[in-house]
Amino acid sequence: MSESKDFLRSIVEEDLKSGKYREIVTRFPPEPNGFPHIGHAKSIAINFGIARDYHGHCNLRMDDTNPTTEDTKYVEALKDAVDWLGFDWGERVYFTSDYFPKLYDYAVKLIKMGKAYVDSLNEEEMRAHRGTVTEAGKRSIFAERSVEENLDLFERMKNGEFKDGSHVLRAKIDMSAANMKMRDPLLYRIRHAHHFRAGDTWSIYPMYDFAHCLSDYIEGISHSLCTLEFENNRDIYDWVLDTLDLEPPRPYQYEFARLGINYTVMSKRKLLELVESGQVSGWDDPRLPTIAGYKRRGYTPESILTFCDQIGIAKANSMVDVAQLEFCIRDDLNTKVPRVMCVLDPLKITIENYEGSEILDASYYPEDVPKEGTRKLPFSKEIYIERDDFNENPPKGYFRLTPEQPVRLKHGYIISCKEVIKDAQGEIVEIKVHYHPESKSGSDSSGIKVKSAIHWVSAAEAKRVEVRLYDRLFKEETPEGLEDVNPDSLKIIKNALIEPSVITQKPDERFQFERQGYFYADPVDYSEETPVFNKIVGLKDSWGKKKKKRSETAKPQAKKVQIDGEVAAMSAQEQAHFDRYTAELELNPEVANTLARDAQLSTFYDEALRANHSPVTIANIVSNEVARELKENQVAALQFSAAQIAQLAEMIDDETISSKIAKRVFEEMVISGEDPKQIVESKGLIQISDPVKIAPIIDEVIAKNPDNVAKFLAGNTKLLGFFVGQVLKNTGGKANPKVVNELVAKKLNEHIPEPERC
RNA sequence: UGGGGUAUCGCCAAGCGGUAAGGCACUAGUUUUUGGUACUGGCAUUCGGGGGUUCGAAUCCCUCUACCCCAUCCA
Repeated sequence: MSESKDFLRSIVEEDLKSGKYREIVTRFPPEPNGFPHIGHAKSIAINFGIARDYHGHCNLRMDDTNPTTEDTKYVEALKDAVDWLGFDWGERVYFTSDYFPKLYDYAVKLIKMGKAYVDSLNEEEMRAHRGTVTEAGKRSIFAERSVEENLDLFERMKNGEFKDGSHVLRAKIDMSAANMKMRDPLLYRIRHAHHFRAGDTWSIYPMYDFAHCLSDYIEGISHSLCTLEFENNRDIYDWVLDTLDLEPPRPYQYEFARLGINYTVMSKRKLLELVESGQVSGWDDPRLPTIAGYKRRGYTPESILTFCDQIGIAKANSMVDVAQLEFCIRDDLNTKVPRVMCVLDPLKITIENYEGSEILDASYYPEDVPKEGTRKLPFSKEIYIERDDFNENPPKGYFRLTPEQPVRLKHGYIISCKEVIKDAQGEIVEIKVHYHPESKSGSDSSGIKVKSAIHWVSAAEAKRVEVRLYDRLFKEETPEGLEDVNPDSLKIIKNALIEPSVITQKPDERFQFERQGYFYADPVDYSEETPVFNKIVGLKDSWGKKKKKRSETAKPQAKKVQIDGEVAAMSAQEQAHFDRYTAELELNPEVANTLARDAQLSTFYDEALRANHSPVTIANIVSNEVARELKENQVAALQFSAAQIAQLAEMIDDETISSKIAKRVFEEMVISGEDPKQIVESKGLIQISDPVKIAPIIDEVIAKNPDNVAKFLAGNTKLLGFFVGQVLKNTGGKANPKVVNELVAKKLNEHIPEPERC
């Protein structure tokens, strides 16, 4: 867990502290109608993670309320995903379909309460009745049906007496609700369909909005965490649970932003499209962001979990850079896996002055990885190196083999180029080199300096392997569809050459192919005859980046221009208020504007003014503090009165209290409705303006923070606020901030060290 | 257009009236038989824009703007 808490954990902690719940119970509630992807992983990490962190538990629940799209193969994939990520649901795998009988009873209860009715409008009529975002809807004539009739109809719906679509059960809420979701939402629909678990018992199925909240309640969920698109559904969630008048505690829903990653797609529809069009080999294609895909590619569950932890949880729609994910897997594998040598694009090297062969001892791990293990590395006259690692006309800064520049063979000798052999087309087919006998790795006495060490394999012993190079599936950062697929997302190398120990010794299933990247023995296609390795992720490549940058031109980045919208004109009455406030009372136009445009505010202000004619101070309090309270409440609901605000202003005006204390007093008034004078008196909030009393506190703060004093003297003037804040804190906010400010500045300057003062 | 959300560095993201956390990316350097790793340093005088309140505002108030979600018998 990262050190700062996310907003969900903050809520959970508060609820635990306040005693709202004794135990934290969350749930991961996927619909089994598709393969889980990394977005699900985020949800799994959140739900199971929070349960783990607060010693509660998390249920795995299949939200299987739609028989036409769901299948048992998906529930297996979902279970696999949770399991692979390392979470344990114990006995707690649940299915919404198991609650169908209970859900039915709740529906009956709602009907009996007169809160639900059977509607027999067809789909089209229902849409027409729903209205639009700006116009209210119209209630169906069937909403008039009696409880008895509704009960009868609903039972017959259940019994399968009606055709699909002929009737639905709806909640009776409000057809003119601003929230469209609340316009008598559907609770049940008729579906004569076979359910993969419930079989043919039911011919009616509950809708999400009815089933989900109640399933949460039935399972004793405390925090129902879902994604942002369900924000509008929260009102129904609350309505159902509250209307049913259930025994507490009940769950509450909170929403977080779903995961988006650039250069990939996350929607079930688009994923399905990729699979069905044959663009990828299946749900577990290593290029897919599915859990099965990452697993097949060679990602570790740890790396996915770290990623989920790093990206955080918030409510802003966001698009995470794939580089963040790639960092997580590299970082995880760096300390875990053996380094081996594999040549992807072989170039033959003949060491003219070497005869015979030898076996080199080579560690599987570099010095900075605290793991043990070595392998035998055959070395001989004929070897292969990477074609890229030789350059006849090297660019500036090229560290590898050139006609003039020697290079070290990793774990072996230094070689120098003697002759470049080309075919008729001018293609380099072989390099003849000389090795330096005294330069053997570990006992080098040659004194030759090389710029780099390259990987290689001995020609006779190397094994032929297939390597699948995966790159991002889409060429666009925000892909729309199939047309944005990256044509080079998969490159298959049939004839890569790998050192023998990888195949014979099999020290691991994941490797770092030295200087190239991390690779994974494909769990499906790997065989003794043709070993297959999937590229998980490349190593960071600062040389490649440097080369690329040279050819790239900087693209201009235009700064976005902010357009200012037009402010609505004031009504005649508002204008009259405004004029009086600015002309007669000499209010700041902005403050006057705020007051004048809000009838509640101007009335409140005028009333306060009658108790104490201090137009400016009162206007400031009303336009700022009172305005805030009036956002949520009507005037009648306020605990405090206009006269009390007038009294508060008086104390500010005569400097009994500072404006800082006034805010505290105001907060108290909001809650208790007590007189400000009384609050000030009982809490002893009268401000301290006497420098003699304040000075020692400043001295103390200065003495305690020598570092910040130094920083301040070095020119960080922002620190003045820090010192003022500390002093204010030490006096419980009672020190007169203006006095403190002056005094602190003076005292701090006295601290300029002696030498500088001379 | 009504309602509900969201805006802090290239990408995530802390922050809740008193010194703008952290990670990725980028960048400079040190170490290195991986152009890897590790390490050190640099990366927001400013928080979507404009005003206001305050000794002090990313945080409070007003206002404007941009983006996302909602009118499936999907979830």
